[in-house]
Amino acid sequence: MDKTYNPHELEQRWYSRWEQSGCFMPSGQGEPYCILLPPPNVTGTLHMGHAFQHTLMDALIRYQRMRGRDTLWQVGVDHAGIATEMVVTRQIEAEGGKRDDYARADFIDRVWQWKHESGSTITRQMRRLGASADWSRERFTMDPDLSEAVIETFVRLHEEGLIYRGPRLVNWDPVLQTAISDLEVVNSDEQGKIWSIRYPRSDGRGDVVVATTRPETLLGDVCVAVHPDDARYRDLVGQSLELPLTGRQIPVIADDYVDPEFGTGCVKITPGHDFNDWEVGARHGFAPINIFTPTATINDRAPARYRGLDRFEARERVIADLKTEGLLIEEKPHAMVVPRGDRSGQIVEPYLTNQWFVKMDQLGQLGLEMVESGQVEFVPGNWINTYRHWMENLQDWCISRQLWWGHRIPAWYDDDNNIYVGRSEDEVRVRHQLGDDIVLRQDADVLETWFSSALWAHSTLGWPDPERMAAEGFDRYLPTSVLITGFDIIFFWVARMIMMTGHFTGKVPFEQVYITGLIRDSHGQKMSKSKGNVLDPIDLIDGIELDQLVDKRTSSMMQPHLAKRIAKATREEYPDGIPAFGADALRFTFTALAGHGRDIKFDLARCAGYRNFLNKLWNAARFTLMNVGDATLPVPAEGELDTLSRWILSRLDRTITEVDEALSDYRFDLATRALYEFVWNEFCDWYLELSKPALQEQAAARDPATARATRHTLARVLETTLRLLHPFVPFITEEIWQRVRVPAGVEADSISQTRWPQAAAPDPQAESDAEWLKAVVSAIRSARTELNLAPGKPMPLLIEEGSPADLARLERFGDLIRSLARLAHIEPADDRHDPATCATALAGELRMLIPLAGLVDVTEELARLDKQLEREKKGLESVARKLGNERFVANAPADVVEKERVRRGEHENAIADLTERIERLRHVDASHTPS
RNA sequence: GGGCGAUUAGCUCAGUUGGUUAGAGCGCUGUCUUGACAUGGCAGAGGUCACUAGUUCAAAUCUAGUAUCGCCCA
Repeated sequence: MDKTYNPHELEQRWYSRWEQSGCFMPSGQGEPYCILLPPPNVTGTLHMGHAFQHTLMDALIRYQRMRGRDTLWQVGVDHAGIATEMVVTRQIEAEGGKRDDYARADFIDRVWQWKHESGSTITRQMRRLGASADWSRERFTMDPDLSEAVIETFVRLHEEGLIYRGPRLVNWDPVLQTAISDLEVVNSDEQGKIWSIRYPRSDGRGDVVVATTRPETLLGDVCVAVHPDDARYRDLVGQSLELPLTGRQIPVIADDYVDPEFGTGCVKITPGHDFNDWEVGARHGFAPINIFTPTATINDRAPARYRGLDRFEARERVIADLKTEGLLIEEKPHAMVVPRGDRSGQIVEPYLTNQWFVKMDQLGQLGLEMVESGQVEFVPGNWINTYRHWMENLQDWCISRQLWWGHRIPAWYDDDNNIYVGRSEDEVRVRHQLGDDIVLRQDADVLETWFSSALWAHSTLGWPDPERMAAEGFDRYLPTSVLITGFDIIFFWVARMIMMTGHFTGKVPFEQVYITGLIRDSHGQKMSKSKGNVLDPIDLIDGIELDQLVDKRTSSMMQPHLAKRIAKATREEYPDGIPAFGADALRFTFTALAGHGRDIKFDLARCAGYRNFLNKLWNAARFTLMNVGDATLPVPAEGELDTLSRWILSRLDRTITEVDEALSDYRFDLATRALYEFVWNEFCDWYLELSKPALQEQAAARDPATARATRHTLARVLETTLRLLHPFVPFITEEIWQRVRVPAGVEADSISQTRWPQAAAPDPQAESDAEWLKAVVSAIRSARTELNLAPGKPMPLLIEEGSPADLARLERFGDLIRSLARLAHIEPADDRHDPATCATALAGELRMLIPLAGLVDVTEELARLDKQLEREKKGLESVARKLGNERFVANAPADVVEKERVRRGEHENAIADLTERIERLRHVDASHTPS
């Protein structure tokens, strides 16, 4: 083995071997354990959030696979309607073509071509990360069988009256020219303006003033509303106003919606271009007036001088005209919330179109019940509040999109615009007895991507085809075990899956939903291209040069003027680029940071720390392998194990229990921490060091049983630890395991096929011996360094005082103490030793002296002992305070009181020892001080 | 405005049903190249647990309020 751990080379080696061996496929044996991958966008590349969540999923899958569960990790990607069209359109434009050159069918061909050539970037990247998914079952939402599920769902929902088509206000992206869902709208706080406009009364008796942030929409106003209780305007209700610039007369109505405190208490109502106004208009029987074309230019419903103007030009023109007519009263800055499309970044228009909707009352009720009843559980549990709030305020779901790429809506129209819904045109014709003479045209729109993702749980398991369902294990794997995802798609996807799978199968899609935090940069900022703080997980695995990183962060930006600042910040933060940490270190970092309910500030220093940890593991393995040889080691007989081997095995068993408990609560952070501490602080720092004396040639000759037991324990602990670590760091554990499996006597081809370790009962006797030994060694080491005693030079140790138990342990472990504390020999103290030439070390009741060659610096030793004394006094004080409190003694549980009593004894003892020692030194000090 | 969360060492975070002198990693200080590892060893410094009040024999932990920050919804 190399002296240092080199992730790059070894990680390349293992993945394809695993995949080829088929060990990621469900075994079909044991209790099923299934995880659905939230299908990433086919145009996407792996970002930190994916890498994080995939790591958690993979850790769980590998863990459960090793525990004998029948694991299925269902992976795949979704077809991402808008995003994919944008990518392919850009590709066409880069070739000098135009999207308009393409007919629908040809464009879709291009999309498929693109999909086959470059649509699997993210799945390749998932393999780099070590994702142990069953790739043979990978699905794409546009696959024929998944498409069949989509059509079937649409048709059935329509038959049940849960899907309807109708004119409604939707969020319209005038650039992409499609409807988008509420969830795809980002509300951004922006500085805008608000205008006060005078609407004259038709009877010439004054006017009313309305305030608006969108003056151009007055062209579509149908009325002005006031609050029914507003005394100021009581006589105005029912009167008519002259709508400026249009020559139209509009009435004043009364409606509760109006807030009399806001502005003048008069509100213009534009049902065609505002969601709230739509409601008001509907209540009062007004037909909405749509003044925009699909690209948000003014249409023919408006006066001629505005037609054809873009919405922003129209605003300028309207304001100018109002000024001219003396109807503009005021213009002032106004903080407002602007709705923007999350894909295009453009301001979204509430826009009146015919769209398809899914009714949400019945489905929403079902979705709520499935969670309220506990069939689906959120982890952490408080996410149920978010879910509940949304489910109780559901709007009907707009599922149609004015795109080409996606599942085409299975609805046909005849020349009279009668709608026929069915699985195919043929089915429609048969069912409705439509002869060949009747021309049918299919609806041009497609379903939004989330409609197909909502079916992910049951459609990937073969639904609705009974044969496929049997083959895929529908009954076996549904409900799946746990869904791991971010809070941001609870509504987009989680809720919709619960509703759809629940409605069509009567089952929940998953039993638990683990909601992860968000990965932020080391300063707590959200990662985004425009901030230039994005980290690419692949760069953390492979490393990246500074210049390349700067290029990556500043190329193809939406706002190129930020490039300079981003380049500068990047050069400051990563002066040497990013080193290669390897996939394992990245995975370990993610799991170590994965606490509950918290966002994660991703710090490269943590990643480096865990890379170092893996290097430590690597070297512990090197040491072990150097000492255990190539052959299978004989298993020591019962009773042949030395105390320290029993100790490390006991600690190992406790670690197994800790990891099991942590993982059952999804506390990945606690699981990895237990492993980190065990490997570094117990196995490496102590057991390895303690094994060295036993393995020395002379010692081994003298005590071959202990040497044998030690060798076997080294191999056994290392092998078991590798299995415990494997779900988190699959590559390095496989690499090392292949070398240690023979000495450890384990039969399997790959660590991923081994079984998860079972914890045995701990060994308290061995643990207490080892703790004593560690305390003694640490006390001696502290004394030596604090007094600047030559660290390398062997020194004698004198035992001044100790309990019979101490003396017995000294007898048993003397050789080890000598070795670890670098002592020449250990012997009882006697009168020959002048305390002035000794340093003191305390471990429990054991009082030890380290005689020094020359004069000890008495002042320094006094200071050191004083410090210890202070510490002990403080401890005693707090204990005494408690025990002095009658109510504490009376009320606290007996074991707590007893514990305090024991502690009091220990403190008193230490204080007595230290005080005596200090007294003697002071005495010496005085006699040594030249007068 | 409503809801959720956070505030613990210089930084990033643990801290379970209240019960040692509140822990870890990184960073920092000192020291050591000893045959696993300098991506390291050994030793050490560093905290008024945001603030206030309350409950309790006992509060980082429970309750109420305050402050600051973040997210979601309107």
